[in-house]
Amino acid sequence: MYEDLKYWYLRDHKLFRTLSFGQIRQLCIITGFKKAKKGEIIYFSSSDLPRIFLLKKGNIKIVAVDEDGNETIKDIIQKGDLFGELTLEADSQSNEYAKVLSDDVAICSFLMSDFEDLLLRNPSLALSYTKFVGLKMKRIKNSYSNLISKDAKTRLFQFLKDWAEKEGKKIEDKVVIENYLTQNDIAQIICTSRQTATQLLNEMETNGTIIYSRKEIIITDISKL
Amino acid sequence: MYEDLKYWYLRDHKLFRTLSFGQIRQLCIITGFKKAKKGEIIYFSSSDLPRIFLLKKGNIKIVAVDEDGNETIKDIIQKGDLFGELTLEADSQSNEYAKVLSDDVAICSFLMSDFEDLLLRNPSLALSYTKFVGLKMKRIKNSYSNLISKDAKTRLFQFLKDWAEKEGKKIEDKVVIENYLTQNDIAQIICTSRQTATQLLNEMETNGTIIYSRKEIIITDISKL
DNA sequence: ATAGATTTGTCGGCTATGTTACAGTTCCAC
DNA sequence: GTGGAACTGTAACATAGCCGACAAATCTAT
Repeated sequence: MYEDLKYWYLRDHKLFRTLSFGQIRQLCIITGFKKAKKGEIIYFSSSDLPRIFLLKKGNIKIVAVDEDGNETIKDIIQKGDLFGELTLEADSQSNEYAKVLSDDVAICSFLMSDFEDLLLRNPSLALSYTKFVGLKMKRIKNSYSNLISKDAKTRLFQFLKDWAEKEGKKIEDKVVIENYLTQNDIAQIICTSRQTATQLLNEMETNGTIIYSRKEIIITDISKL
Repeated sequence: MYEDLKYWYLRDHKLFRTLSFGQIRQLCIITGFKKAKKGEIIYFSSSDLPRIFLLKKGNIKIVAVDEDGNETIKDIIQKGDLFGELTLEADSQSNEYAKVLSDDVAICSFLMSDFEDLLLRNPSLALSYTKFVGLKMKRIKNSYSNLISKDAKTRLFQFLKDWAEKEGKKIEDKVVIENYLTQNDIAQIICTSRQTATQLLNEMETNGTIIYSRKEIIITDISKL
């Protein structure tokens, strides 16, 4: 099913660009493919064999639940991102799942073990992959140290700036972001309470720095953030 | 110089255990070797060619300085740990240095580019290394989410527990840790102010959970942490 | 032994942010 | 279109932990 499609999906990712047709086929053979709609929950750790996923379309959030049942947003995954057992070590105890944010998503996946085989046969891919994981690590470090050392307002600013950079569409000197997050989501991402987030967003709106709605966020002057 | 010694140093690390004599020699040829005393500062990013370091003896802390001149402790490196450009991407803008904590340290290092070559020739090493970096990432994630969601007291407890696990010596039912950190260091690691750390430590001492001195920390009952 | 530097102890005021609580809005399904 | 669910707005109150300030203890070098 979709054999060609999957091929191109993987081919599309910068990590796999250097691979030959045959090599990608190796992954494709066992590749899973899945579509899902807004609000759906996709479990990936625990369940069956450990996999690596590639989000082809839409947005999802990775949510972790701790012992007390508190939910934390671990990551927002966008079109083109890899997620899952990126460390190549299945860890069963982490209690994470993915929730679909956009209207619908398309995900393809392959088995971690197959990927390992591929890496063993392609040292240069292994190297790129290591760098890829390293980059991810660096990003995480960065965002965490932001969370720790800055106050909620700065964190929100930084978050909006990053978001705008990744997904915003520049229209004249404004930046328009499609807003698929609730204020609660935003609050969780910047690690603050929903109320504080609401307050800060409203403050920014009265200041004229942003125009907020459930559909989109318009940043009137990105340089002011 | 020390050719044999360096060989064994590298050989000793679990990552390199599977390598042949020749392969390690490849790294050794350009390996640097260095000793330093307490308080010394070792710059590693910026400076010359990007390197990966292996701490053979002692303890160091990795300190980052941000734009405003604030120091944050990024990591505590112990005997046997690798540090430096582990992501295989030299990044010049990060302003980090290492400071020697224990009385003296021994460090050996090799060039990132040589290591890359080695990885390219050893797919299985590449794979282990990828997993190694992945593990590091997981640890970082973990400790950061601790920092964010728990209060200072819990963080201190967790820190002591981890420290005891890594380096503590069990004597009867007590755990003794050699204390090479100042209270200020501890405060920075658990991301709180020096005063709060002091207060919490004293509180624990009056509670009888620990016995604190500049030389060592004794945890009277590890199970209570 | 002495002086200076570093580390530790303690206090009170201050502020950002979490919490609780409730009301108003928007969205969606039937 | 209507009812219920999910989301957003606002306020009062509590508090953890930061900050400044200073004193006491301990280490280090000469």
